[in-house]
Amino acid sequence: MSYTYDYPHPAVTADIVIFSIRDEELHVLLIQRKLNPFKGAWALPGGFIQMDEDLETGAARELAEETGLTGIHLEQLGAFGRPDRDPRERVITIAFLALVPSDKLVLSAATDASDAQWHNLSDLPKLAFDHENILNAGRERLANMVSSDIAQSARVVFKFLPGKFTLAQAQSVFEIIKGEALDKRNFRKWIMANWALTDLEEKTQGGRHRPAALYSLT
Amino acid sequence: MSYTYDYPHPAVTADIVIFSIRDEELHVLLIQRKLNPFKGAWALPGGFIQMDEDLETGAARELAEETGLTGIHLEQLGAFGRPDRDPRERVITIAFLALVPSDKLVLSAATDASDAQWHNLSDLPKLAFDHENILNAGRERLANMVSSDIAQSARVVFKFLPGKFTLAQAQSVFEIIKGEALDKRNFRKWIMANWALTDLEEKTQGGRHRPAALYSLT
DNA sequence: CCAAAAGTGTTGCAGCTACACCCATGT
DNA sequence: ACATGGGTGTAGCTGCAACACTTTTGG
Repeated sequence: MSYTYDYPHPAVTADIVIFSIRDEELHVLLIQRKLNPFKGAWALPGGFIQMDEDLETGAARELAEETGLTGIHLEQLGAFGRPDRDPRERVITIAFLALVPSDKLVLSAATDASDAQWHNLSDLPKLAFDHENILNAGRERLANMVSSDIAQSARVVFKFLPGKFTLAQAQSVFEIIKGEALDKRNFRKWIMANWALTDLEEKTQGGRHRPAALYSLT
Repeated sequence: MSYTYDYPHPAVTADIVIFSIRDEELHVLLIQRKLNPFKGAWALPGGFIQMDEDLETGAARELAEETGLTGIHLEQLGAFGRPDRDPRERVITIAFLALVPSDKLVLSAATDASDAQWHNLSDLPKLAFDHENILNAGRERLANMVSSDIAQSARVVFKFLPGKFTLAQAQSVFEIIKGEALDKRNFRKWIMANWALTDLEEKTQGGRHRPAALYSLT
């Protein structure tokens, strides 16, 4: 049986970064590959998405097949699709993040071959494909979940502003996104304290009111 | 020319949720579809990923082709792949988020046909495919960027814990993820104040030390 | 009685909120 | 002169960080 299309299609897989804590350390579940490419290397559990299943369903199915773990909450981590990430053909993978409590470690009981093993994050083998990137994305996501500083992610919000902007424009952008009015003085203190703005020593002109100082984000 | 595979492959597209602020309101850039399915309906700009290009590159290319916008920072929003989201064949889309400042609106100048238009988020037409879902994911992401409350995303961290856990176990999980030691009293105050824990009125037993109270996350 | 982990309050400080008036420009 | 938006300080409060000892169990 074969499948033919008018245009080339990539293969699509789901890979799961599944973390647990063992002996007070973060561990990730890896599978030892039985086939080429990367035969013998360790890889994230995962596999091809089937044509009639949702992405998350596919990820859950692969996870169950390869590790015996079921009923695990999966959260999408993102798509990884560098053209050369798989030597066989173009493969785009949708990565998922999952966490399991230490008491759910029925692992080797459920999986027959048991080529699935927990690896300490501080002592990892070389991984197949670009799985190291994916794993790192999972680590970052996990770290961000418990960190409350806004700095990194809010930076893109400044993309709404032109290169040179006034504080009033910046305030307006934040107000629109947050959907609430902000106090002018407090906003100015906040933005000056939390973002590196450079005063361009320039003023707007043309409004029939006092000109405003222009800033740029450093 | 046609392309044949041993297993069925989905098509993969990139769609871009591109926001701007016009007249103090959030707007999103939509394209009016010229072809079936959903001919005439509005849709997010996007199109098929080519086999030799990275996901982000493909998104940027499609955005440029359809709207004339270039040099825009794209951030991955996630993959959307419900099996029935496209009536023609299985299509998985990788969505991207982009923001443009109001002064970059060279839009209609660059694009010939100009079937691209900014739409106010509070007055949207029906969208093609599942683009409404994707758009909403973009809105949420944008809102989260400027919100500093931890509540929603940190909830999954509790998946590291068994259903019944002690406060010491919870603290240990947070310490491992954050990579730093936390003060016991402050942690207890924080967790009680910010998470709905129910005291199970049960104690651990068996340790050669004082038994600990068990809690579960409500 | 000793070891091991559980449990418990207070104080100082930093950062946030609330709040009202004068300033510079164009018409 | 007036209309329009730009620019500025302070006081109270709240939430977070720092910090040490007593309690309960098992061996």
